[in-house]
Amino acid sequence: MAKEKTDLVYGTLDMLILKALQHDPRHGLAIADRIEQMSKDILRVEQGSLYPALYRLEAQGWIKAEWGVSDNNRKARYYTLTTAGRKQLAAEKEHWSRITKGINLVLSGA
Amino acid sequence: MAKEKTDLVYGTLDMLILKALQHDPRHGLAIADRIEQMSKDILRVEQGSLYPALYRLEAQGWIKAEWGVSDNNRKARYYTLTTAGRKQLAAEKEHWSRITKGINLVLSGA
DNA sequence: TCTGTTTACCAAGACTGTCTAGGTAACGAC
DNA sequence: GTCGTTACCTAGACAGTCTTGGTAAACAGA
Repeated sequence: MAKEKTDLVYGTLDMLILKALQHDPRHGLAIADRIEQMSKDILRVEQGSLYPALYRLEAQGWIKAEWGVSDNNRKARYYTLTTAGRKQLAAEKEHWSRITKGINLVLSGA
Repeated sequence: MAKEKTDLVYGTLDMLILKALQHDPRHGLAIADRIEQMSKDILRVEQGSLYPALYRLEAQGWIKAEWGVSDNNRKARYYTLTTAGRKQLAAEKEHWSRITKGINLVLSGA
């Protein structure tokens, strides 16, 4: 029953994906791995959440996709952060820090 | 267009309500007011989110309800935190701090 | 008294993002 | 040629919030 990893907070996945792409293009599963690894295995990204999110982000113009070949020599779809995506990432980080500040104020309050 | 208050993060409302009831019983709208006030007006709680959440919490046995009269001499339903509710609040705070830690690790990472 | 405003509660339905549970295809090892 | 792994993809269920509508009662002012 021990649950090692935690599922996501609704609404944060887009931001996490954008962040994972900040420096290099990556393909889907590599993005999920990267998020889990960066979070020190606290977060888990399910494929059924990942792919819909990627389409969302692509449709918004925040990332763009290209077919390529993975390290394991498999066909893979590589995603790159666009300029708009960088802007969006900044906005979402801003929003996140604002909200968490609000929540933490409530939680720490008398 | 200036947006003064932020809507909620999905899944945190239950925790915020439990927290707002930590010391005294309150009625619905007073709970919403309390959360907004404690968050220094960063968070906003809509009635359409509030009442479903209250039923949820009551059904779970985390709060219990009683009819009373408000400060403004109006009929109002007062909610009180139960022992199970206190336990739940502690668990949710724990969970929240764990997840935000994970997210912040990702966001602050290289 | 009646009218409008405020307080307080409540409900229906839409919407959105995530999860579960399925699936395909191609590569490499044996 | 079969098996495990990698990688992508989809459909449908589900949950929590939001929008929009409503009722009732108290009070203030004309």
